[in-house]
Amino acid sequence: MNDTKVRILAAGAELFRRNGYTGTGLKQIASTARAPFGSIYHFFPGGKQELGDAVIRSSGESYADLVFSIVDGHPDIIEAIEVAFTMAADSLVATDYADACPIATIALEVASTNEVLRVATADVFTDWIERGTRNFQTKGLHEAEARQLTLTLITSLEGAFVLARAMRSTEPLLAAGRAVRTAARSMLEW
Amino acid sequence: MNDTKVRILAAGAELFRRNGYTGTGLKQIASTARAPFGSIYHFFPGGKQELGDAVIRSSGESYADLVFSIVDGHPDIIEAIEVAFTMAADSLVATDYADACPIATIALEVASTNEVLRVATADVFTDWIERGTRNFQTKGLHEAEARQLTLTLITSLEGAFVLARAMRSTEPLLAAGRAVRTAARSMLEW
DNA sequence: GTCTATACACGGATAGAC
DNA sequence: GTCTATCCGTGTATAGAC
Repeated sequence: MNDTKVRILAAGAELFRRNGYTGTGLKQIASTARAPFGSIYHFFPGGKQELGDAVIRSSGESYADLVFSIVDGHPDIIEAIEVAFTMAADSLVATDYADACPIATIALEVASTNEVLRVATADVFTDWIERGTRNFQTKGLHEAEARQLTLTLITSLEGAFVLARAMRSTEPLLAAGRAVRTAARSMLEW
Repeated sequence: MNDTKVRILAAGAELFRRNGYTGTGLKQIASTARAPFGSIYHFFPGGKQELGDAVIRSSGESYADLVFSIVDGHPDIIEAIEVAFTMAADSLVATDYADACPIATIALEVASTNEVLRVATADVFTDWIERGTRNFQTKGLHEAEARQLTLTLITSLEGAFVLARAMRSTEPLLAAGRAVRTAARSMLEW
């Protein structure tokens, strides 16, 4: 893929994640990407919405790859969950509570205002749920349990990110991690 | 309190919740509140930020009152949790997936960009956690457990709202409700 | 205290030179 | 395909009439 296009996507991802979709201007993205303003419309003729759609889908996939590489590295489910939440907490602290979920802020902003982008966020979440379900199935859970645990994991992580960023504290993440492990244990006991 | 001020606060709460803080204009708020534009600056001399602060704190308190009135109406913890998540799901469907947490969207938007508003959202979450902890203590849990369960409840609800609004589905809320009940049961068994 | 008009910056988008 | 200049709407904020 073209180099400038990659920089524009990266800048958009970073700025949307931190400042939100409506809170980020295209001029700001061009400047951050060290790209001329017109290049945005060259690579994304649909303007801000098309760029937003591309950012949501690409960063959503990257984030899933990252999380699943962690989970796959730990065959034990309980340990994998613990590591995932701990790493999320570390990463938040390391970025001064800026980098949490790459699409959550956008998802809430556009849910009731921009159908195209809402569908993009929904597609990402749907993909995460399906990947997680398959993953937990390979670790021995039945499909219904695997899906329930995946939803628990994702919703807990997302909610913990909201509180953690607002309060500048890792406590919500650690508490959520404990709860998800409890939920997982209750499935594994049978 | 002055009538126009109340309408401005109500309009701000509704619009911020649905369209976000940066996505809502003061002119739009004045128009929705059927108030002259100048009145906003009359009642909130600090402009948009002062209005945002007031909206966060007042709607945060109202929402807590609502949720706790439900929880208090059900002495059994498990039942209270189930009712809370079911009612959240019903309310979401009734408003076409618009009205979830009144401050979550703002919280994510401002966490890294506006320290005054970030502190306002943090104060609201801190208050919720303290109220929830006291509430579960009166129902027989020790403080540490009560706080852990409260954090689990709030983070699960917040995260489920993100997915539910994006996917236009109540499944994440129902799954999160089940997980929180499991977490609660594991505390009550001892 | 209510309301209108306006200032000024920035938003997204486009045209067109190179 | 790169880059600049510009259009027009909307954003927040303010001044001041009533």
